Amino acid sequence: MALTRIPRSNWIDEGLRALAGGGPEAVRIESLARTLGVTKGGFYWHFKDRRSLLEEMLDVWERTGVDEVIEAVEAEDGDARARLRRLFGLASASGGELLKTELAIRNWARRDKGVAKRLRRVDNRRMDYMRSLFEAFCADDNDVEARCLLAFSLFIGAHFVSADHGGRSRGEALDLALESLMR
Amino acid sequence: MALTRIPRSNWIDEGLRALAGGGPEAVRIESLARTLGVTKGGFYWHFKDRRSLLEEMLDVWERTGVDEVIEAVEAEDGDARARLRRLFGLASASGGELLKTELAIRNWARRDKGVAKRLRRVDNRRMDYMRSLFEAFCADDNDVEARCLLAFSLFIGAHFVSADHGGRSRGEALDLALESLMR
DNA sequence: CTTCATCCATACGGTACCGTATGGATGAAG
DNA sequence: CTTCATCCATACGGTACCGTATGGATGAAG
Repeated sequence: MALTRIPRSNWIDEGLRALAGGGPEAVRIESLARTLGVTKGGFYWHFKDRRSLLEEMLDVWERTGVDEVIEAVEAEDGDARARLRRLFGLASASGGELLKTELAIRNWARRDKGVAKRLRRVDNRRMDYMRSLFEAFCADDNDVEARCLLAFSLFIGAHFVSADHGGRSRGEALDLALESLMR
Repeated sequence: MALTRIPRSNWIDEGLRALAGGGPEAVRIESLARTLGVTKGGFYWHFKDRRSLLEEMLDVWERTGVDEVIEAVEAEDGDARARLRRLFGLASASGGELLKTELAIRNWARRDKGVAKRLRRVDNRRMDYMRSLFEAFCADDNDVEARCLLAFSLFIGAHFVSADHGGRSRGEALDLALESLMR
């Protein structure tokens, strides 16, 4: 078997990088080819068309981008509150490429039903996990749900909100918010 | 003075509609022209280029999309909690074109410094207003800041989160979350 | 050394744009 | 009725793409 000079995974990774940087419209085949140092001839050998690349990018994201965080949180010891802090720390590791990808996908989902469907699967799994954590120190069912939605919205929404916090840094404000959810 | 067949404002409104639907990349001059029933000849008489249309669209949004909500909330009577509920109701009137526009701009701001600067101005004004409401029934300064960030993130983030809520509707979950912030 | 599946380069036709140049069309003002 | 600023249609050149067709280049397998 001959060597795969630019394997499928390479196109997908580069596609996800482009998606993170400029949304799905920025995933251009000839642009990716230039970045990878080949021409699009290679692309159309691996993939049927642009659409199928986008689908496979989402497949990869759905597999890698979701379980890994939960696994990392569960790997260490600690009670529910400690786990929530760790979850929060990992999810809002702000510089991360994975976060940018996710934000791009969330925006994409607003106008693409297929993407929206994937996102719903992903978010439901995360919410389920968060519920299990909040239930450890919250008796009331409605209270758990409220805190879950607040925490999740805080994870995501804070990256779309651009305000100062009266002398505090964004990180400090986030900590205050999270701690108030665990009271 | 001859009649303005398609005035500037018409291009800007249609541009904002396109932005709301598909992000800044969807604001295409020839596409807008088709929608307006003219050719781009008209566009380039009114505007220097595509960039200046985008700038003016943001100008209009910054003026109309910010103050109106606060004014509508202040128009009626009620204590701080009632105002927060009204603010929340107006801001998350989900079908609204204005909301879609805002979400598109928030995403746009992630990769455009100029847009980010505008958004910071807007968000700071909203946060200032929200602080004044929370301060009415919250003594602690840190507590106010935490609740403000949580409420704002909930306003915005909920539209980017796609999860079910254990039998409850999204609206019910949002109410639970908001009420828990006003306790 | 040959064979053959694998992978890529090149050339092509097509679409959808941006921005410019230029020649009208329109209608209020005189 | 003429004038003239206002607004638009048309034609053009240019760019950046998508997807296809075709001819190699490459290297493991025999």
